[in-house]
Amino acid sequence: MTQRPIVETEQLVKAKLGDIAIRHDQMAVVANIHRAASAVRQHVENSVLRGADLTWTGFVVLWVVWISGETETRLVAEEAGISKGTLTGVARTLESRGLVRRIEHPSDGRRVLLGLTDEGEELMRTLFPDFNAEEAFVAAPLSAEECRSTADALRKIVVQVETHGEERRLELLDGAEPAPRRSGRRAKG
Amino acid sequence: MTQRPIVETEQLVKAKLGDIAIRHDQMAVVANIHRAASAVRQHVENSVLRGADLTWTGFVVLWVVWISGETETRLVAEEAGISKGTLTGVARTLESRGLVRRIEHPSDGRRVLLGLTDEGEELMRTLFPDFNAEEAFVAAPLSAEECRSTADALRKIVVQVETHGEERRLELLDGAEPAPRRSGRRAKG
DNA sequence: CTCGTACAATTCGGTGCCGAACGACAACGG
DNA sequence: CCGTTGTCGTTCGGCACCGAATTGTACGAG
Repeated sequence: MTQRPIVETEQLVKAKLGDIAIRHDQMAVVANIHRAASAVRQHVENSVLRGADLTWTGFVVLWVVWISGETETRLVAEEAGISKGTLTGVARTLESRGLVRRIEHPSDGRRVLLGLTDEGEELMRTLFPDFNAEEAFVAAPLSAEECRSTADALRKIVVQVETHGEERRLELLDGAEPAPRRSGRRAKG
Repeated sequence: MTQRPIVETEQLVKAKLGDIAIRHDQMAVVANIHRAASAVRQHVENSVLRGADLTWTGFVVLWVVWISGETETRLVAEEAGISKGTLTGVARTLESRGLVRRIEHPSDGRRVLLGLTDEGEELMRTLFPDFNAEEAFVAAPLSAEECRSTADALRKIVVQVETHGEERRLELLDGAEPAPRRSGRRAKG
């Protein structure tokens, strides 16, 4: 992923837009969040996860269930940062690999719990240390202190979106229709 | 996305693994990179991009072509941080929306250039300022200085993976077979 | 000119991903 | 009891995503 120098990008944008003010520091941090996320994800998938035939998301779901124990799918999705619709599919994949099992909720027929199988437990016991070693590898250029302050800054962004995002989106629409999504299921017709 | 407190997570991991050393600062920074990336992406898709019927990736590809001008698809993919196979599909989508056009390379029949249509140019001119405003919104809790240092730290991670990732992956395999991917095209049979 | 090698983009299998619609169940009021 | 209202997980349409195989073009060696 060749990175275009920031200054150069800025000049190019200026050429396109004239002197409209651009928030370049903010632009740079957002761009780099995504660059870093995909670089890290790909590195980890191609090192430790490939051998176990897991995707990043599959691993994250296993991780959540491993740490939390048997958990309602709704909560697993939330912790893993994916939609519940996506979780259904990922859980199906993991179930077919024998790593996860579905357990019916003892008192509520709507709910489903997710738990690891013995094989899943065993896999996480051996895989997590390797995973963590790659986390350490990618973060190696940062001091422990830099790790903490970076994690802090990122957390602030997450909190910002979670606490003010909804409100902001409504404000941007300003009474207008919520703009339908082109893809997605249609009403029965 | 409810975030489990770091300390609690750490204790839970300890309960699972005993006293095996865990790099928790590095773990936290990697986890937060992904939380932030998906939070930002979702916020922007659901605010400015939804109305234009664009995905995040679609927008990034438009952005790259907008800034760079007519560009070989190979380079667009690299700049956008996606595989060339993915780019083919995304470009097809954008082409069907009339935002992008394919141009044959003047001297090399293998290469294909991507350029914006007039409609694409016009869209970017109006859309980019809105996009940038949301970047500013999500980064609002950070000072300009924090933005820069965070972007810096993230850039170091990207550089680390790009310069040492390949070597690291080879070292981890240590002569073993490169581990096939389960999904993906099979040899003709 | 004719290979063979190199490199370009596309094709394609399997999965991830979102969010609206949906069906099943729960909870509560009458 | 029986509707109503809300919540749960699943289904599903359309797109994104990777990477190996494939197809098509370029180009140097012989």
